[in-house]
Amino acid sequence: MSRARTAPRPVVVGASAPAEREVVEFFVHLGKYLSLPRSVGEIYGLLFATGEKLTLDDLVARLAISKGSASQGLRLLRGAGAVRVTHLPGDRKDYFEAEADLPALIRGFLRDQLVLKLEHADRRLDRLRAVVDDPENGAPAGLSGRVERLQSWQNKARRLLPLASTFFKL
Amino acid sequence: MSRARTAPRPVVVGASAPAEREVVEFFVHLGKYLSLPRSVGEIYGLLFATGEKLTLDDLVARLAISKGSASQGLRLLRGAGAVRVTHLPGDRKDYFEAEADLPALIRGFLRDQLVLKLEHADRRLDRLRAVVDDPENGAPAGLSGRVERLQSWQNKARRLLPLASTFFKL
DNA sequence: CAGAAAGTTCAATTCGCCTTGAATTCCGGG
DNA sequence: CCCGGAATTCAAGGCGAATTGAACTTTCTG
Repeated sequence: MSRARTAPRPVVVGASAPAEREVVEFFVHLGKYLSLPRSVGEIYGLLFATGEKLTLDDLVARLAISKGSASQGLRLLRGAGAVRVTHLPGDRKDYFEAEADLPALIRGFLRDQLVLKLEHADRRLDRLRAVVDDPENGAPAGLSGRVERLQSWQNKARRLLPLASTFFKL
Repeated sequence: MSRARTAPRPVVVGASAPAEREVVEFFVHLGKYLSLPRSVGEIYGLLFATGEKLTLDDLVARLAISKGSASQGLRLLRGAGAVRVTHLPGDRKDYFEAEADLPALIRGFLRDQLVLKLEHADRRLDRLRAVVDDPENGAPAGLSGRVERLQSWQNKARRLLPLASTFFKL
């Protein structure tokens, strides 16, 4: 709190309390595992740390990132359901707040990402199958069988998914 | 096959049959999800597609990548157990072959990666907890509780892991 | 032991993603 | 209708990871 002395209102510029910094860094690392850009982790981290509703300009000031980054990061987070937008009466600004139910968040993220990726993989595998089975394309002997196995593994993986998300509901 | 006409032996330079290309691209994409460099996906893809034992120079020629990339990529793949090395009597060259049991491969990869990351996350969370609970650090009200929840969720996730890998054994 | 063939290493380059910041759009008063 | 604050867009630049290629090590062979 030593730094807040000079600021009249909660919106402190730049450096914040060590605890905040630490939380922010934590989410930056977490984000890295999901290959999210640093700025996204920072934004969610700060919102999580303060537990307050903050404006885009608050984020820009306290994280020292550009408006562009903040805007794009917030869009992503909103899209993922990680951040909620609210408004104050008679105030045009957007107020952003961390969605606190992290498991739901991760669940959602996994669902969206994985389902998307699996669908994509589905299409790719079908295409691959078609190409390989077409005699025009000079597939080496045995390739067709290997691709088939690929497909059966992928099916197993997909059947596994709903199960996994069930467990995440705990 | 149209391109193979000019080459006396199976080691065709550059372009290969469409089926092969397609398989290679498939593994490149798969690799992207695991954030592996393109070259690694290409190498495994070609080995999987042909089903043959190939030398480093074969890979360099048919994928049009540098020896350096091939060498490094192969090291990674060997380390991950995705590729086996064999030798022919009276031949100094290394012959590389795709390990065909893909699920085992992915399982191993995920296990290693995830366990490592979870341990790391453990340490980070402990640190975070300590910082947040230290009154010196000016943690906002309620943050301590939120961090605690973070930790309990993480514990659940860890308990889930062995279960998940059981299912992958199918 | 000289020479060549195979593979590895690593500094320099290339490439792609992230960030920046200025221009643009959007909206609600006056 | 015009102004101004708020947010979004996007071209340009920066930065880190991947790739290259040349130098190097190792090992076989005549």
